[in-house]
Amino acid sequence: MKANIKELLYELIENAIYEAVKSGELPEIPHPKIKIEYPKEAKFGDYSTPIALELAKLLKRSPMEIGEIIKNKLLSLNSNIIGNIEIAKPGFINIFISIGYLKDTIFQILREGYNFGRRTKENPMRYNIEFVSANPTGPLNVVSARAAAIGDTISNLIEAAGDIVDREFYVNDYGNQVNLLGQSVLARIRELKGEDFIFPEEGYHGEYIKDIAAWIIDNFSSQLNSLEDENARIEFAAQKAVEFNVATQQRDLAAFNVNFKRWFRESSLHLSGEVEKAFEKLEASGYIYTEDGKKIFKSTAFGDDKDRVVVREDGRPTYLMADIAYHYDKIQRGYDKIIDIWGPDHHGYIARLSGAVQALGYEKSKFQVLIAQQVNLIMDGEAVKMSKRLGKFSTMKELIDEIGVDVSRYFFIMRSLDSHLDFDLGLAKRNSSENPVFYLQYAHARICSIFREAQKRGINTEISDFDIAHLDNPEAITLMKLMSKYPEEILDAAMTYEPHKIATFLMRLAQGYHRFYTEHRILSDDAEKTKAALALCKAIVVVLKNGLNILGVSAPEVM
RNA sequence: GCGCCUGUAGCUCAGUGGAUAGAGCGUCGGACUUCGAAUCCGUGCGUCGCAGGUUCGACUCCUGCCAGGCGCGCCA
Repeated sequence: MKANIKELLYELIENAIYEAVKSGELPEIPHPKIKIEYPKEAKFGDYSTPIALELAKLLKRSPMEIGEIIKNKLLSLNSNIIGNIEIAKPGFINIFISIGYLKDTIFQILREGYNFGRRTKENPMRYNIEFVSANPTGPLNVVSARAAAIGDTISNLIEAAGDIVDREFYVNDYGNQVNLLGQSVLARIRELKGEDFIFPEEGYHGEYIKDIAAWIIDNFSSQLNSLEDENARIEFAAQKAVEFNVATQQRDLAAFNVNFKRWFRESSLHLSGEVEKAFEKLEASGYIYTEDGKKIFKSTAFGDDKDRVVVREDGRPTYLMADIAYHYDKIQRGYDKIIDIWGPDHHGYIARLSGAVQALGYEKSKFQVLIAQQVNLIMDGEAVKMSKRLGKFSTMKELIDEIGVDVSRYFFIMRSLDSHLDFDLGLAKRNSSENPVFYLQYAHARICSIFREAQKRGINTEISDFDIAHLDNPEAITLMKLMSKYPEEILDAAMTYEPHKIATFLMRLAQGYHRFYTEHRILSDDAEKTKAALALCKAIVVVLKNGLNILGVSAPEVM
């Protein structure tokens, strides 16, 4: 496990305060809460702590004075990270990273390559992250695509932070909706065969139902015909349709670079008796009562608006009960953290499920639901209505076919989960500077072309050492400082489940490179200067590629 | 009525309780005989929805309003 700069500084400041206390310059301080932040302006340093401001009140001394004391102790600790320290106006302690440390960072990046920004832990946590989990009643839509991009990227981040993630998809292959699917498909089968048929009132009207019907006719006609009972035929059609849809979903997600470790079937819970077992466990916890023959879970004990029925009067479990059983299954698999990613329409469901998880004895904080807000598709400045009637781009597959995996994933990730994302299809389709994905990829391809050019000229691009003085310019320093922060950004994004932060970071890095490129010639007559510039470029390629990799976006060498 | 999310520049959005609130796009004007111009540089008169409160300090936290989205099933 490697500490990042922020963690190292945290430790240094802690030590400095300790030293000051030891020497009597500061009184005993119980538990100083040290905050380290990134100042907005370069003149305030690379890292800054308001610790002196906060201590001032407590110690009844001037913050400037306290700042000076901490500064002197920090300097006496002789860290190679700190280049300079300034105490500014009210009492901020502003720390400037030394240029020597930045050079070390470049070598660290070149040495670690793919592993730069990644951590390993002796005792990694085991995460289960469930996302997409769309009903197997049709192809995935654009909303699922956002969930897929977000869930996969969060998983990537957590893995980069050194923990273990199982990506999981819950298949609701049980109950009313599936039965309705079976009825719809069966009706279409009869329609295709020219027989009389009644299409179910609430059935699935999409064109894809006809494809499924045709597929069943082509492959399973004799099996279907051998069934006497209408319910058995519906069941058969439903099962085949589910297989068809799940296979389609799996294919579409794989094409989106999202691969689940497990596709968990709801039906398996019912078949194995796990639903009953979970109910018994819940009942044993004392949170179940009976009313009018129904079994009700006392979810209000956990902050829900009302108690929830888990077993109907006729003994059939509700959807919630199965979901509780599913989560009980996950709990028993021993995960340290269980995360569900849902759409905004399910937020009201959190309290009851979280309550059940707690009633089953799982720690509240270990189960977390992330809500990804809705997606509005914008075409020609107008919101595209998404309904079951299938607007032009409503399915995930059409989206990928139309604008590609890279652009789709990036657009879904670049905004925070909380933001109601406007997905501008026109902008996404444009291969121009307006499209932020190309801006990033262009930076990567542009550097790669420099290395191709260097090879052509016979310049050695394997750099064992260089003089950092050649990189002592604002553009290069900005780049080095940014890259040195990359491990912190990854960790921060992983811990807060905020993938958009990486998108923002990469934009800044690409921008930094484009500026550097404009201002400085990389392959010059000066061999030493060339070496230094190439080392910098090589590091940038690594960081860009690592970051894009986390987002699931490709880093093309030519475009 | 209750709950969750949102409200920041013309548009789309960043912004861990800190210093003069930022970026992309759009607009307008510049920069390629030399490593990729899918680039760069310049150009912004913002009541951070409104009103209170908390404190050394609030876009950020609390309360109440206003506006938009979504949800409030023994459906899944």
